[in-house]
Amino acid sequence: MTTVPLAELPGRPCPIAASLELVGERWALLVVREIALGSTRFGDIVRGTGAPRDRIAARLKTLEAAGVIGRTAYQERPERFDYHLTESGQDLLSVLDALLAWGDKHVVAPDDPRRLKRYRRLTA
Amino acid sequence: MTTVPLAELPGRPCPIAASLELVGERWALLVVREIALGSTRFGDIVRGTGAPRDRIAARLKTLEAAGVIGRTAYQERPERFDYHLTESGQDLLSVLDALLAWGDKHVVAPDDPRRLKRYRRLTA
DNA sequence: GCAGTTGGTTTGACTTCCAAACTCACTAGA
DNA sequence: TCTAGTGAGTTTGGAAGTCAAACCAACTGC
Repeated sequence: MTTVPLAELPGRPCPIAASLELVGERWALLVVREIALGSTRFGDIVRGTGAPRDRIAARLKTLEAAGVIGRTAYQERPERFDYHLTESGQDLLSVLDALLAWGDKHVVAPDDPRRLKRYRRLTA
Repeated sequence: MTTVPLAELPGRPCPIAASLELVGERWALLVVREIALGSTRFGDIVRGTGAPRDRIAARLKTLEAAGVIGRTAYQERPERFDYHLTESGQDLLSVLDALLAWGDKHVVAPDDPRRLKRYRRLTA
């Protein structure tokens, strides 16, 4: 739901910079990955990302404000939420897939023991 | 040149997290964009990104250590460098293109006055 | 000489990030 | 009923990162 006015960016008025304004903070893209992989609750997202709890709480708020994720209560008293990707969040998976391909090619060592369990593209 | 051992990541041993370990810091991807757009020198990169000078100095170092960019001296006394993308850096442009497409669709307002000057994909 | 340019580094204030502890509302077991 | 445990955050205090602005060093042009 948030839009970023190109004129307010430092440097070039470029959509890439605008995107990073919304999802460039630490852990933001991993939260999206985690939800895409099926973690819908706070604790699952914390475990899946390995991030500090307060950071996940903060990111869930900014990502919701940005319209990338949404939440729906799954119980009252105390109120608790399931998090899910919006259409905007789904479209972000193309960015994650590009990072996945790049990481596999250039960042992860070819002989990394954990590499055999390959991750698959997140998009359908 | 840097590889990231999946076992040392918090959370899932995922190449996406490994990638973000190298290029997830603030300004890193915009430095890559800027070099891709033809800025090869320190001052040009500072202007193009709009980032603080000390941040650009720091990113150029980490990106070089990560093997994403390289530099070649274009003069001695004082020693000065041109920065360029390595093969790894070139491959990162697919990530930037995905961010560009996402930003254009979901982040930049359709009626943003600066939007008419469309950016093109960075990959060939 | 002296101003201007380039490519940084340094400074000090501010913001973000972190791990760990804490809170709150509930649930399960003894 | 007392105690232990769980889930979802919030709080805390210190470390790390970020920022704008000033500074510096080595040139270049006048």
